[in-house]
Amino acid sequence: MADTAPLPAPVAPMLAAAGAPPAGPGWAFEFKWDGVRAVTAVAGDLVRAHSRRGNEVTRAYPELAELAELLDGRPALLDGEVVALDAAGRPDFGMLQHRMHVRAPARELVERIPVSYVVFDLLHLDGTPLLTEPYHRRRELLEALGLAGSRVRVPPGTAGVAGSRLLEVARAHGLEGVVGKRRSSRYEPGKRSPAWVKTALLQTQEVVVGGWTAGEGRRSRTLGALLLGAYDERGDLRYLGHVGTGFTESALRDLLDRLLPLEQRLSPFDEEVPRDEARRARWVRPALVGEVVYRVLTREGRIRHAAWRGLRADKDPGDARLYSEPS
DNA sequence: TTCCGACAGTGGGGTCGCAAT
DNA sequence: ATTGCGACCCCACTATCGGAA
Repeated sequence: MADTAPLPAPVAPMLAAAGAPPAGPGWAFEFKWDGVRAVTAVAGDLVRAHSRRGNEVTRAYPELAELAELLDGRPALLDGEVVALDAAGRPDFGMLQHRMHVRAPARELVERIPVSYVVFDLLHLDGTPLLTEPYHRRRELLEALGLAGSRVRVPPGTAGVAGSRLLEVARAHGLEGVVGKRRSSRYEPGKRSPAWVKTALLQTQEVVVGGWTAGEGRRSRTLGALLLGAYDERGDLRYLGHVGTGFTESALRDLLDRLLPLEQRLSPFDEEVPRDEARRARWVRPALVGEVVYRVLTREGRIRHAAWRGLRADKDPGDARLYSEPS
């Protein structure tokens, strides 16, 4: 009978609000996985996965087929993250990007860049919807399933560990951050709920502004993004990419006023800026120093998920130095 | 009245696929 | 053959508006 059970209908994944890790016994914490979200329905031999926006991604990740065996015919709806693990077992979003956009990957690609499915919630089991069950109950049921395959896993619970402590563990292991979940909370499909709180580890970096691009739409009269750099140990101004968010309206006007007098014809970077980025850029003398926060450096040495924090009038351009190697 | 949550709109790094050049 | 662009993924953030408190 199990193999004729209907697939549970997919639901839109619940989202987390951003914030500091909450404290108190009402909260449980998980690691935050740097990958792509997938809600997966399983029944008998059937496995069907959907992305955050509801696109079907089953064929993109053949690794998910393992769920059918692991569940042994029991119909279920799982929530989790598809990740590509590096040699050290850490999620590497850059690697995953080579898989993300391929609808039906060749075997060669799957072998070269295998993905894993990290399951962290159970939304439906044996025909029973669990959305209204409290988080701790769903978690119990999930752990009792014992899903442990070669490409599927359920990270162990961290009951009793404070969020701030788990965040330090995440930092030590090169993970992205932590997510706190209210133990009594139900699953709220598609909602960015305060019952889930994500805390991402951030780096701060002092930067020199080497150029800017014009804004569009609402920002057509000010600037779109700043082109950033920092000095390496040899004293070369390296290119770190753009930052286009974190500005208030008044900061945008102020920055433009300061940038216009600094304009020059040539790029101030001692490193070639990719052509289509350079094409839209207006260069300035590298005199303005500011601060940004970002998540990680990409393989190209660019800051990913950066946000502007403000000018640092107290600093000289030469103070904006690249870290040798944190992480 | 004030505050908060949801939404729209701006911006980023990246890959892939297709249409225009 | 190359280039440009949008569609997807991930995301940070500001401004705005309507309803809750």
